[in-house]
Amino acid sequence: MKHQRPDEQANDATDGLVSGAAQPRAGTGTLGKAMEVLEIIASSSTPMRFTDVLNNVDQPRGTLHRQISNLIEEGLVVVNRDNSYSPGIRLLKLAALAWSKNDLCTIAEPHIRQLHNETEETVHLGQLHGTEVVYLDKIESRKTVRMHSQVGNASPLYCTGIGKAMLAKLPEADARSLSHQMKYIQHTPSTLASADKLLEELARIRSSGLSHDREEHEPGIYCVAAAFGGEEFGFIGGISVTAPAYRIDKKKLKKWEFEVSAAALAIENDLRARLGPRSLN
Amino acid sequence: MKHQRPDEQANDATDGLVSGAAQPRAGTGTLGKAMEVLEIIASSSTPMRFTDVLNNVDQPRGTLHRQISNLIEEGLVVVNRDNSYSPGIRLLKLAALAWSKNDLCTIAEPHIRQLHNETEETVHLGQLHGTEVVYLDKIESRKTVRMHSQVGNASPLYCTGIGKAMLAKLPEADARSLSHQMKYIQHTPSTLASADKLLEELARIRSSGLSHDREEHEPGIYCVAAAFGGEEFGFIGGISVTAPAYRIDKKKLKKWEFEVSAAALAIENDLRARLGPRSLN
DNA sequence: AAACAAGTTCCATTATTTGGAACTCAATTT
DNA sequence: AAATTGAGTTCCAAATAATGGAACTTGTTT
Repeated sequence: MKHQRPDEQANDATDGLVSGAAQPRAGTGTLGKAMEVLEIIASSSTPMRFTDVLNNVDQPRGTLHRQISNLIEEGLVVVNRDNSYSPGIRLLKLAALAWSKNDLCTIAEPHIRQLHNETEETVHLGQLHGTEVVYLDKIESRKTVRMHSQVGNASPLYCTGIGKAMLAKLPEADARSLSHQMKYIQHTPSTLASADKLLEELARIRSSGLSHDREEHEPGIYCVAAAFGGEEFGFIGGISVTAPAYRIDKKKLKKWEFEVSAAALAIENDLRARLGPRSLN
Repeated sequence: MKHQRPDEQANDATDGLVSGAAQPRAGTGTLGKAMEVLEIIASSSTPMRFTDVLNNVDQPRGTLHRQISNLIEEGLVVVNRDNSYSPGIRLLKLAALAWSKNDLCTIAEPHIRQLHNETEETVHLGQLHGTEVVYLDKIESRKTVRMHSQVGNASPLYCTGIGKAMLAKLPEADARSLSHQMKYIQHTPSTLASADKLLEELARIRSSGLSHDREEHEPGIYCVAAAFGGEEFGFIGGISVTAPAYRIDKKKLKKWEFEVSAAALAIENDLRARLGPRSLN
């Protein structure tokens, strides 16, 4: 099976593994345009009204109006009372189905649970999607916090443990290509906020197989991560243990590094076993 | 603002409140057709391959193939190694954004939390979507069960407490219309598995303002629910307290009925206050 | 009441989707 | 080993849906 992209033209390296798109781009036909509008509405930090959307998309008024009408009719967008738009409920339903059918979630579940038991800290499961990590699962440390928190949330690759680990697992050309597509923000003093710094770090991660978020995204938050998957599997995922920096000492860190590595390996083995050997084209 | 549906023609009663569509229907232009295919892929209980999808949709092979290719390129569908399709990660990301922006979730949160504290049982928040309830939030009783479980899940209206409560809050013509669109399944001996039985029940619910699921969906599971919202708000939602039947006695039931009613009322008041008075067209 | 802004509709032009048939590739069967 | 089937993929003229500019309606401000 090929399912070649319509516009694929002796293209760049960034392909098979680097699925989907997270950044704004030229859309695919009518569907792509609709999704572009939906993404704008969904990701704006403040509720957008018609004109706000219009200013963020390169489309004539009439066209945009019809596109939004279609999104509304499909339940993908709802109109609020002040005429602003929000993403619709139907997305929740679709996502719940997507989650329940996701092999990675099912297969990784026992392993992240065990990792959580071993470390007693918050454990994440994520997957590479465009230039972001999308979190697929999370087990909170202790206290029952807001559930479902985080699942589906997307974060940048360059400042998260899982993100860097996954990048390092990618063929170098792909990693380089992605590094240059990102918009870097210096979240904390230690954020690696440039493609060059990031690529250096990736080299280190490649040799150790482990990635660390040393308060690079949020001050005071430290995390150890490892990735799995790759060409053989058609996707890349990662897991991490996260904790407040003050709670960690050298010894604990070593222990976590070992446990995270082991869990990532175990997941990869399970994937291979459960998904069957690659039917490589 | 009107955002009239393209095909709207001196139409039926089922409109403003009964948003979106849950059942298969004729789609809206290109987007609608794409969503129809996505919905088929997402809701099938077993992984579908190309031909399986083809058999479930009224489209020629070539057309379907391109539609799926587009869905794949947009990250809404992924191809598994055995050439079957699954809904894609991007849906999770969109849903997480939708959830975080949903006013009802934010506003109802403290109330369902309080209801949970009062009853110490599982509490749900749902919203009417087509002929289904979509659950927006849930607070589990006691034990930390699988998180995010349920959020986004959809259930039928006729056999759930929230579903029936919401139907009863709808103008009678709409409720009647919806009742006839459903596919009834006798889940348990007490399921109201026909439009007639359901409509009778709705009359009872209207007079009391409270709805009960008397083991109508799952044997042994009882639930008390109430709805809020309506024409004034542009949507209908509901909350419920659920528990194993054996854990409930007359006295406890009365208490819950009171607390659920009170919470629903409180949410409705908050909605009115926070969303501002209706800018009624 | 006039001016302005925001949202909505219209329709000839243009671009995309459609759908049937032909093609490729792999897995069976003869 | 050749032939047959089934699944997936590609192609292109015809049909259909999307486009985009301008006009219109509605609601808000001066």
